[in-house]
Amino acid sequence: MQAVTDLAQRRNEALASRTRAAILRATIAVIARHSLSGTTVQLVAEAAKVAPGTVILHFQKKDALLLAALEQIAAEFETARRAALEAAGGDPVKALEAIIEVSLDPKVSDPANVAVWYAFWGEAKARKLYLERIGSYDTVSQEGLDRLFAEIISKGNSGGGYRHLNAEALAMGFSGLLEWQWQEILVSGRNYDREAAKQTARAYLASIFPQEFAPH
Amino acid sequence: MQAVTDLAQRRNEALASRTRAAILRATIAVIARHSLSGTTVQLVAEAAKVAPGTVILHFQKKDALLLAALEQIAAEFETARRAALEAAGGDPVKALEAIIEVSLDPKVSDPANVAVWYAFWGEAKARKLYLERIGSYDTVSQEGLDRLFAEIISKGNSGGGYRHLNAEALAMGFSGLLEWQWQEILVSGRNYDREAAKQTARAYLASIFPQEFAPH
DNA sequence: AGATGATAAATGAATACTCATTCAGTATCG
DNA sequence: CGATACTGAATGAGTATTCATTTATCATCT
Repeated sequence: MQAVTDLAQRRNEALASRTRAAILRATIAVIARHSLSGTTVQLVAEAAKVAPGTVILHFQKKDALLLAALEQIAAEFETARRAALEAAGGDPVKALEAIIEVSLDPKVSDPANVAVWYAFWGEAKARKLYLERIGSYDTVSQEGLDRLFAEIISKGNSGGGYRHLNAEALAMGFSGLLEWQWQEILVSGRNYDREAAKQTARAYLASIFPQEFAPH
Repeated sequence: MQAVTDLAQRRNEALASRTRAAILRATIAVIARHSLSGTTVQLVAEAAKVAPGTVILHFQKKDALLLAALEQIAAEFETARRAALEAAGGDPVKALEAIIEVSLDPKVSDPANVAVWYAFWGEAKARKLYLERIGSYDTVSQEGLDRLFAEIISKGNSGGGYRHLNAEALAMGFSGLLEWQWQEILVSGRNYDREAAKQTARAYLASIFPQEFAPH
């Protein structure tokens, strides 16, 4: 009797989680197109090809659904970023190059993802939970950048020529530049020239650290 | 008869425009606290101490009200920025210093203003009108910055030592840095240390143009 | 194999809100 | 007074959530 119940549950979990994932994907797509305030359970259900009741069945409250969507996107960003940093293997120069690649990777910086990210920023002031989730991502990634810049400044192969550089300020400028490009993705959508953007980001680094980021 | 009507209208316009201004101020305050989706005509009316009907009487549609609020804020930003640039009198070094001051002026970067600005960014993808208004502000100010950086690079007093610098990338880093600080205002609110932020922005410029922005 | 029954998943019409907008009436002002 | 500004209860459109019912799935039994 116990065995029967267990097996039945295992099957259901698989089906349920497939549906759950479909709803989450649909939610992100709907937020991207209609913004947070324009996102209705009805629209999400249609996009996921389920009934409205199913959406609530899986997430209890619309609010929880939106939070789950935010969590999903933030986790994707974090995973991609961490993978890139690990691939750089502790070399700060490679790490910065990898961050540029990740940040402008078509999958990571898909216009839908970017739109959703800014949609949550827009509501962040009013909804503490959004702010916490978004803020923690930004804080962590910013601290990582600070360290990379500081490392290049102190151990760079320019014979101490970088001593007058301020790591914190330049790292902030770098994240700001990447964010700025994200805003441009939001504005121009699909036809945004990611290669040009990467060139600009590299030009930023080459301007500051000419030894390490020579213009090929 | 005509004169009477004219006089009556003149008085009414004064009263009406006072009410209108109060509603706009209230709208900005409500958006800042409740975000766009949480902003209701009811809340705005309460904050402005008028009846809900009065809000609609003046702006016809809630949508028009929100757009008017955006327009108001964008215009404030533009005015402040233009005044700062004029005060710099064509000197790009002074101009950049002035932009830092303006951008972190407690009145311009009041947490409410910042929150409203990001609230509209969050809806921008879904509402073309918001995107146009916000985007045009950002584009114009960005182009101005590009020119300032290019000027310092070409005419700077470092004897050509700036030739390898990329104006566009560094200008984008600079606006990005200022935007990043705005996001931090959004997160930390009233107790944000504006002086420290200004120091960081100046440190950015001093890192790039040590001759022009020596650490006092 | 095919049928059966037990369980979970999904449905979607009905419910119970919230909120923008209307408008008949009131207050205010010169 | 005459004209405009303002009021706020009533309207109705839209939407999250509920829940009684239906559908799907699979272990078990003929």
